[in-house]
Amino acid sequence: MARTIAPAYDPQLIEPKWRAAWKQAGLFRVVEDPAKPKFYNLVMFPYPSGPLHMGHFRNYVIGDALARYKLMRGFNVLNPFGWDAFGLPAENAAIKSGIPPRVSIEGNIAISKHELEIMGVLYAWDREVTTCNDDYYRWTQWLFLKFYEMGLAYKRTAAVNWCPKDNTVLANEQIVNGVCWRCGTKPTKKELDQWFFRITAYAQRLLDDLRKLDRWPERVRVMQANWIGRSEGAELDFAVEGQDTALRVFTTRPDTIFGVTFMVIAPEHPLVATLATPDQRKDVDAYIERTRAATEIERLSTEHEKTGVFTGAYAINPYTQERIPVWVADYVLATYGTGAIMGVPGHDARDFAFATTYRIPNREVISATGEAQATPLTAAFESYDGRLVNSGPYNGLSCKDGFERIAADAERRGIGKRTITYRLRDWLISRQRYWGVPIPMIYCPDDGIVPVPVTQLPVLLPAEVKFRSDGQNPLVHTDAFVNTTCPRCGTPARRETDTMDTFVDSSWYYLRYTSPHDGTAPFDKAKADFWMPIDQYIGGIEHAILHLLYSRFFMKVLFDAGMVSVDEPFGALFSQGMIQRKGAVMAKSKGNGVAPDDMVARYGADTARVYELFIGPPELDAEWNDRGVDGVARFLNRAWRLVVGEEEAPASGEGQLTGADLRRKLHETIDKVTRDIDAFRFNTAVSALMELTNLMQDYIQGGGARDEAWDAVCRDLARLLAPFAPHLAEELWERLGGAPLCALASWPVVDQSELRRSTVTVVVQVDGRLRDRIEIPAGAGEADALALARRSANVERVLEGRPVTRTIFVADRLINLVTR
RNA sequence: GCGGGCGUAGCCGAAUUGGUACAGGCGCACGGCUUAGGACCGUGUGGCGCAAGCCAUAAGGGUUCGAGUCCCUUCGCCCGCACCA
Repeated sequence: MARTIAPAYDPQLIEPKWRAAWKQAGLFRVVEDPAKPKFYNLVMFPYPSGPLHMGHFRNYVIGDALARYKLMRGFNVLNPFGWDAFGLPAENAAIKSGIPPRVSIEGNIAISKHELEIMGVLYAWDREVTTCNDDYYRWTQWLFLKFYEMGLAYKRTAAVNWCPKDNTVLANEQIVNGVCWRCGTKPTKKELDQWFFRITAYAQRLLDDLRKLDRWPERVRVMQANWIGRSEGAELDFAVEGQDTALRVFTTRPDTIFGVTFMVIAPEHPLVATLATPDQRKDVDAYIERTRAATEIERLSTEHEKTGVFTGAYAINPYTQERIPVWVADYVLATYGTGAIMGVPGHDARDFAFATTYRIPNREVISATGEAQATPLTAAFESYDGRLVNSGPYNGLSCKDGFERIAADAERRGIGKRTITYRLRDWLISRQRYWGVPIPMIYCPDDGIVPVPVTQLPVLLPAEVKFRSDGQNPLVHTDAFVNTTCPRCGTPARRETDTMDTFVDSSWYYLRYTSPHDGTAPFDKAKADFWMPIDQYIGGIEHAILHLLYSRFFMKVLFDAGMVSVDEPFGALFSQGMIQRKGAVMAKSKGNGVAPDDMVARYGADTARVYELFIGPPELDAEWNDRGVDGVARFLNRAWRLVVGEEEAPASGEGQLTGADLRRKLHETIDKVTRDIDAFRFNTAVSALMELTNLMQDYIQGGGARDEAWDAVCRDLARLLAPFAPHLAEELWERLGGAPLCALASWPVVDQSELRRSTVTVVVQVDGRLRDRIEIPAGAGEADALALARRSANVERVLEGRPVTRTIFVADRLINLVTR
C-alpha cells in the first residue's frame, strides 16, 4: 500500500468555510412550530464595552455548545442575542472623549459581533435586540406607563448620595472608598424626588416562588431569599410621657418586652423634632447634623462604633409601666421597620453594645435554665431556646409561647399587632443621566404629573446634547427636549429629565426576543407564550440578585397584567465560574486577557472553544493555562489524523483491540457525553471524547483496519464533536460523506447491545480489602461468582483457612468475603 | 456574626452517588523522529518497600462487610449578606 501523506489539520483553512455554510443554512432561524419541542436557550446579553477576552467567552461557548446540541437532539431552538447598550460607561467616555455614546456603542457592538463570529458562536441574529434603539426603548417606556397605571410606579422624595462639588447625584456604585469616584469629595445625603417601582408589593411572591426554581443554583436562591429578608414580628406602641403621641417600634422578639431598658429612634425619624426636650435639643440637633454627613457605607459598617444621644423624653413600657429613656442613634435605620426600636440589651448584641457605651443597665428576661440569674448579664443572650423570667404574668413560657401571648395581648389592648417586615426596598429607577431611557412623564403647572400618552411614544432621547464638565444631566439643559405641552390641557409643560436605571431595560429583553419586530406591542403574547419560560439561562453570578430579581418581578407584574401566561422567566439557571490568569480574574484592566483573535490565529476557534469547556467544572472559577491549550490542540489534531489520515499502522500486534471493543467504547462515549451535556459537565464530556480517540489510536496501532465499521465510528465521533469543535466536526463529516451539515445531523444514539460485555472484571475483597480481580462471565449469579472467587490463590492465601461468615455480592462488580 | 460552598497527585481535576481512589489534561522522565528544536509522535508517572504488601482523599472520631462519598468534632479556604431590631 502506498504511504500517503494526510493533509495536516489546518483550522485557518477549514473554519471560515464552515462559518459561511452555517450562515447560509440559517441554523437558528426559527418560527413557532408546535410539532417540535421548543428550547429557549439564552445567554445574558452583554454591555458592549469593547473587545472581548476569553474570560467573557466561557458562557458564550457553553451556550453555543448547548444550543447546537439541542438542535441535533431535534429541538426547535430559540437562541437569540442582543446588547444591553444604555448605561454609564458610554456616557462617561463621551464626556471624556467627545465621542457620542451611540457611536462608541455601535463600534463596540461591531467588534464583539466579529469576535463571536470568528469563534463560531451562532445566534438568531434576525432577532437581535439593542436596548438603546428607539424600537426597543419605546416599549420600555410603554411598560413604565403600564406599571404607573397599575400603581407600581410612583414618585417620592428619597435621600440619595449627593456630591456637593460635582453638584450631582451619585449611584451607590459611584462611591469608591467612601468618596466621590470623580473628584474625591465626601458625599452627603440629599432629599430628591425620585421614581420608584413598587417591588415590595411582590416581596412575598418573589420569596414563595423561589421554591419553584428547583433548577436554579441553591446559592442564588438563598441569596435572593436573604435579600428579600422576611422577618416575622410585631409592632408595639409605647406612649410618650407628657405628650399625646405614641412611639411605634418593630421587634422580632416581643417575648423580650420586659427586658426593655431604653428606646432608640433613627435620626431621620419624623418624631425626632417633637420628642427632644428643650435642654436636650441642642445635643440632638448636633448629633443629627453629624450623622447626616456620614455616608451610608460608614453608617452600615459593623466596625462603626455605636453612637447616640438622649432626647430627654421618656416612653412608657405598656407591659411594665416603667419609664424608658428615648435615645436617637444612627444604628437604627429610618427605612426599616418603623424606624424605632425597643432596646433589649440582655438579648440583643447591638443593644448590648449600645447600652454598654452609655451605661444603660440590662435585664435578663430569657433564661436557658428557666431560672433568673442573680447577677447582670455580661453578654447578650440571643437564643430563642429558653423560658421567660422577670416577665410578670408571662414567666415560665417558652419564647415561642411568650411571643404569641404578648403579641395577642397587644392586639387585644389595641396597642400593637403582629406584622411581617421585609428588607427588600422599593426599586429606585431614577437616574440623573443622559444615556438611558427617558421616563415618559410630563410636569404640567395645572395638571401636575401627567403620563405621556402611549400614542406619543417613544419619547426620543435627543441625539445631540452638550455634555457638561460638572457631570450634571445634559438633558436638563436641552430645551428642545424639556419644553413640551401638557397632553391634558395643552399648556406649556416640562418633561421629566431623569432616565431609567438600565436594569429596567434588561428586565424584559428576553420577551422582546420572541417578537423583536412587533410594532404594536412590547411583545406578541402568543409568541411569548409559545417560547416562555426560558429553558436554560446562562450568565455570571454577579447578577444573582439584581438582574434576576428584577426580571422575576417584571414577569410577575406582566403576568398580573395578563400579558404573559407564566410568572417566572427563567426555568433553569446556570452561573458559570470566572476565568483567572496569572493570579487574577481575566480583565481588560488587569492586562491578563487572552484575545479571541489571537487564539483563533494561533490555534483556531475549535481549540479555543474546547479548551474553555475542558478547563474545569463550568460552575467553578478556573485558571487559564497556556500549556493546557496545547493539550487540547493535540487532541483535535489526533481526531483529525484518525479520520483523515491514511498512514499504515505500525505493526505492534500486541494488545490488539477488537471491533467490538471499539464499538463498545464508542457507545459508552455516546452515553457519557450525552449525560454530561445534559448535566452541564462539559469538562468530563471532553475527557470522554479524549478517551475515545485514545482508544481509537490504540486500535489502529494494534493493526485495526480502517474499514466501513471504522468509518461509522468516525462519523459518530464527528457528531459528538459537533457542539464543541463544530468546524472540525463539519470537515470530518464532509470527508466521511455525511449529509449536508453535521450541525443539522441527528445526535448519535446509544446502542445498548454494543455496551454488553461477555466477561466483566469483578473485584474480590476479604473483609473489605481488595485482594484480587477476576474475569468472570457477565451476569454471573452469586453462587457461580463466589465459586470462581474462592478459586483465587491470592484470596485463599489471605483467608488462611478462616471461615467466611458472610458474603456480599454486587453483580458484575464486587464480591466481599467477610470472616468476622 | 448569619447564610451558602469547598478541601483528592507537583498543578487543573475524575470517581456511575456507599462498591477497583486518582479518568482526562498539564508538568515531569525516558524513547522515537529530526541538522536542531521548548514542535510532533510513543511509553511511563501517588508514596514507602526487593517482594508479599502497607500507607494515602485537610486532621481526628463514628456508622458500615465496605466511606473521598453518610454522621459528629476540629482546622483551613472561597463566596454572599452584613447594625434589617
